[in-house]
Amino acid sequence: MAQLKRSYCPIASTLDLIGDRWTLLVIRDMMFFGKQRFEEFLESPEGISTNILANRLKSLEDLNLIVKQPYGNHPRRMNYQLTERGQSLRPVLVAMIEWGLEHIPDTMIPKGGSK
Amino acid sequence: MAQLKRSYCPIASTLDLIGDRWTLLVIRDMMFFGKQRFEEFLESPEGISTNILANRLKSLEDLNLIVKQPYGNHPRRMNYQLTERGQSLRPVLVAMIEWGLEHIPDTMIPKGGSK
DNA sequence: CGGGATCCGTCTTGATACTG
DNA sequence: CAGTATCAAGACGGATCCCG
Repeated sequence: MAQLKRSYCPIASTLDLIGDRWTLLVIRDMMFFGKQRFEEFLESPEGISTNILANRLKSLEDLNLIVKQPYGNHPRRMNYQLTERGQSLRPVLVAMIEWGLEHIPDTMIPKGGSK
Repeated sequence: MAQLKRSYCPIASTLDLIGDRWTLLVIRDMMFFGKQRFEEFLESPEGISTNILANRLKSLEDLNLIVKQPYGNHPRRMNYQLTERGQSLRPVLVAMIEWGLEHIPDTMIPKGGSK
């Protein structure tokens, strides 16, 4: 993720934080599909690779968009959840969903629905 | 630009089209600042380079988000304008503007205002 | 002079294999 | 299960050149 500040423009700055090919997909998985574990993100059809996923989760944590906690008694069982700040990205995602559904053929909301 | 179709997800598909570091900034310049010429895009503070700009303008044209026309009597004087389909991305940009203004310090709408 | 195309070095991204 | 290490491929930046 580019962390440098390119301008005072809210669009450019937002893109610096979350404007890469994978970050918003991870947020999508948490926001609309309730995914919380490393393995669950790997299962998404886009096929993110493990190093990229680890990198993006770390960035999102640094940005206070998600929090990471161990859970259960398993030693390395981790749990990722959106913070309130992360949740606040919902309108951005929703705008993309609406645009995609209207302007890109064959896109659709899966049967599971949007949570 | 990744043009391959990764899934039926409208978010993933939208990101495939416009989810790179520069495309939305070019659209921003057209949508909110009324820029229409190659040289004008180059002047934006983020500093896109000429090869990247040419590449993105071509992609946007292929996607029918912008149209390119000669204008005036100068031989190579080109004019880029958003199509209706391009204009329809406005809610996505607006959502990012609102998020950026609220969650990223020091971001602001320039004095010129948003057109 | 405006609007690119090309080349090249660098930095980032990603696929895969491997580890605690 | 949840990552790290390694290394190849691609995106990017800058300079330069080209063409009408």
